Amino acid sequence: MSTKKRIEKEESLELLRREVGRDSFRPEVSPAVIKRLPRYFRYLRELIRMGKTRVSSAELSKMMNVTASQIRQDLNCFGGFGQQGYGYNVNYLYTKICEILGVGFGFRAAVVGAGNLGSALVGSPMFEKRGVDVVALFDVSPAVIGKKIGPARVYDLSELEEKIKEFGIEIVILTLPKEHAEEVGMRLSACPIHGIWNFTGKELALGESGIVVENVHIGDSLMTLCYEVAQKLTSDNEKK
Amino acid sequence: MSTKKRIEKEESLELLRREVGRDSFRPEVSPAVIKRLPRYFRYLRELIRMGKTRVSSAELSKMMNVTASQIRQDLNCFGGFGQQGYGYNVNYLYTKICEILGVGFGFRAAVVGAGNLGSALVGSPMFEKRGVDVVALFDVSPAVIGKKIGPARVYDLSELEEKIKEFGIEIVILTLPKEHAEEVGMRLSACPIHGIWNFTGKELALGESGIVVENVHIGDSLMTLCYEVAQKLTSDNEKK
DNA sequence: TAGATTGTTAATCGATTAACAATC
DNA sequence: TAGATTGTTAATCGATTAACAATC
Repeated sequence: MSTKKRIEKEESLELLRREVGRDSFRPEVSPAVIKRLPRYFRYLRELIRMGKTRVSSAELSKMMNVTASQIRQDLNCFGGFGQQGYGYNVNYLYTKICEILGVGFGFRAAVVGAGNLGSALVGSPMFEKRGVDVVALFDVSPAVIGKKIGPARVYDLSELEEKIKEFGIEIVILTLPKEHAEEVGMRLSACPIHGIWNFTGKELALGESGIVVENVHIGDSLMTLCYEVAQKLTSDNEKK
Repeated sequence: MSTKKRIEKEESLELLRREVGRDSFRPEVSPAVIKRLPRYFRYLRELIRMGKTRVSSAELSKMMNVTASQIRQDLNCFGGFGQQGYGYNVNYLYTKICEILGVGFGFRAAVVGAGNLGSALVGSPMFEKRGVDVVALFDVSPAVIGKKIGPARVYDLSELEEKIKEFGIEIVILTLPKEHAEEVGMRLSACPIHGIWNFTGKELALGESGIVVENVHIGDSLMTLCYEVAQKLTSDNEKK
């Protein structure tokens, strides 16, 4: 984006800001775009791994199976990251996407429920890749309390509130049985955390806490697969 | 839907079918609708659990936080499941949604990779709820081969092809390390299976096999959470 | 400069919502 | 019958794609 254009844009934003009447106006980014950002993150890492330093929207669109137009449109929600005639600098773009997604914000996280799912998550490189630090797990089973899983120790669930403060935990990952989700949710709503990644399948009532919740329903994905497979089998049959 | 209307609809479909020139014409259901079906499935189970026998689109919309209009629109993609002045019969609607999603199709599934993630999935009630039968796991580690996990036994990965035929396995769930995903994918592309639920994060090249693949990128969900949390923290700061 | 490719606007497409006649 | 609520059409909204001027 040219300097002139950028200034014009900022001026029009300033106008908008006054109209809307609040200080922190930021043109809202559509949910559709936000949901695609993690995909850009993944493909950019792939490009870096491959040693690519430069990529055009056309190339990236081929890799990702989307239109080049969409890529340019998406990225421009956050600013002009590319350069006409050249494309995008992979490292710079990656840095920007990371900034936007809060990678490197250095979030501290804890896992409640040190069963198979909790262990699988903590044992994966997922958190490290995204700059999230898992600093503790919690469980009720004496068999696991005190053990180390991945990079973190398992504490007694009764110490939850205390340890959240002690470690400065910002994000809690719920991988405990559905039956106890509500109770832990209640306790968390009174803690100074900012986000919950909820695998329990139970809707959490967190009142006015302002905690951001991301619910994961992994079974939904299985059902989509079953739907597609059922469709395929049906149409295969009809062809005969 | 009245009988007259239904006949008119079928007649117009017949016309469309001729135009399109293929036998198995079925008005395509939009991806947006399909992605919502599993949610309907979940909420209908919840209603059944609560002992409700009847529900209106207005009630359901309140529960699910969507518009009643959308619910009626969605359900009508598959036929008139409700009744004017009454609403929807919960059990009937549930049965229909299950039919559409292939629940009770009796899919047989196997898990490749009997680690924490594989164990967590097999140990959950997810498959049973959706009428999917996990009949086997596969792994390379002698420490787990021969053991029973959940309802199924762990076999040596070398027996994969053989057991797929023996058990009539239709869906394979990949929870093995990324590094071996490609190799197993290649082997599976030659097997008579219909679907792969892929947790490896590796894009699978299955050629012309016609196997349906559902890729799960659980980390994307974590990033969305981080984005929201980062947004919240930023705007909280600005308020000060 | 000529070629390439972005940023951005306008056009298209699809999905959601509103409204209401049909009908239980 | 009167009231309720669907099924369905039309209106709105948002997201994607196409096109091209700007510019590196």
